[in-house]
Amino acid sequence: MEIGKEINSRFKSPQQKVVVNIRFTSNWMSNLQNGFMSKFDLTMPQFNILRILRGANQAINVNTVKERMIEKSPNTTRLMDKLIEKGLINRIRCEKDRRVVYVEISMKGLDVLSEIDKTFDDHSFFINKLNDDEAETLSNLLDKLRD
Amino acid sequence: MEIGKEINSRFKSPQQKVVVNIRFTSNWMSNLQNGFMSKFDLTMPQFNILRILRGANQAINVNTVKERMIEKSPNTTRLMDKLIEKGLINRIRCEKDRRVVYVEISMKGLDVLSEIDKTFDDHSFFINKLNDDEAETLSNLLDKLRD
DNA sequence: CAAATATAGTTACCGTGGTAATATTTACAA
DNA sequence: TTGTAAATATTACCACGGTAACTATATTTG
Repeated sequence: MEIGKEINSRFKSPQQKVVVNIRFTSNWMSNLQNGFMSKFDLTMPQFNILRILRGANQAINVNTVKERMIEKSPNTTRLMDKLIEKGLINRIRCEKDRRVVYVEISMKGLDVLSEIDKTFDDHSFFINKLNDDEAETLSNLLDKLRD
Repeated sequence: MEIGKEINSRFKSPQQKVVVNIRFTSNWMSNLQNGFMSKFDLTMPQFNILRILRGANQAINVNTVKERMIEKSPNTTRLMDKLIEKGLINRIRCEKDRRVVYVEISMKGLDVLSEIDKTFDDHSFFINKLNDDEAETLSNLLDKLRD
């Protein structure tokens, strides 16, 4: 569907249209993703933290997790609070530097992830409309826009 | 800056990368926009409602405003609450159908908008890195992705 | 007409993101 | 060494988006 029809408005320029379209598309993706994740009692940000921790293959501190996330800052702590409540990750205080807190994914967390893996795939899940070249072009244009 | 460097991770496919990139870019734009708007004690969603009401050229009901927004639903009411507090819009109950509430932009609201107009432009504000063709291509790819 | 249904708008609840302020702890430098 | 600055994580506060419940009113229908 074309963006101009979905939100009832006209655009003065391709640049203006693309700004709205990016926001609209981002929103559209989030809705799809969250809808999928809700089946596992997770949200996308929570899922992303789990994936980061699995990818780390070891306990890493909160700052490192932050750096690997799209959205930074205090939310990391709060998201991890939720994951701890669900028993999907563990917090470990560092003894050497008592400011530092390490986090690791738990067995239960790994189980949940592997369950999700069976049906979830970032690109095949809902992005099957673009081929490799188109996806590359899109990414490059986004990079250029932010340059 | 290339997306892969900003968030420390690798991507399995162009499709996976583009999903993250869209979200990242959308976020990046929101930050810029909100930073700009804060000078006028407004947020982007509030600004959008003001623009919709100015564009309408008359009092319109809440539902119509909703339809013209990117994000739908109850937030419209809450956003309008804030705008009313600031005296930028007026609420008017419909006498014929007492369920309906009309909203219009106030003089003060128009003043604020015209003040913003002096320096704000959706595309020239921060989107000056893409030419018309590139912006069109980007929009078309986003449309195709959501198809 | 009366009851059921639909519509417009609002409110509640939850989860999120962002800035700034706050310990707490460590590192550094006069 | 001791006072100041920096780093780490957390918390508080505010604004947003989404689903669902709710209120009030209007419409439909039996």
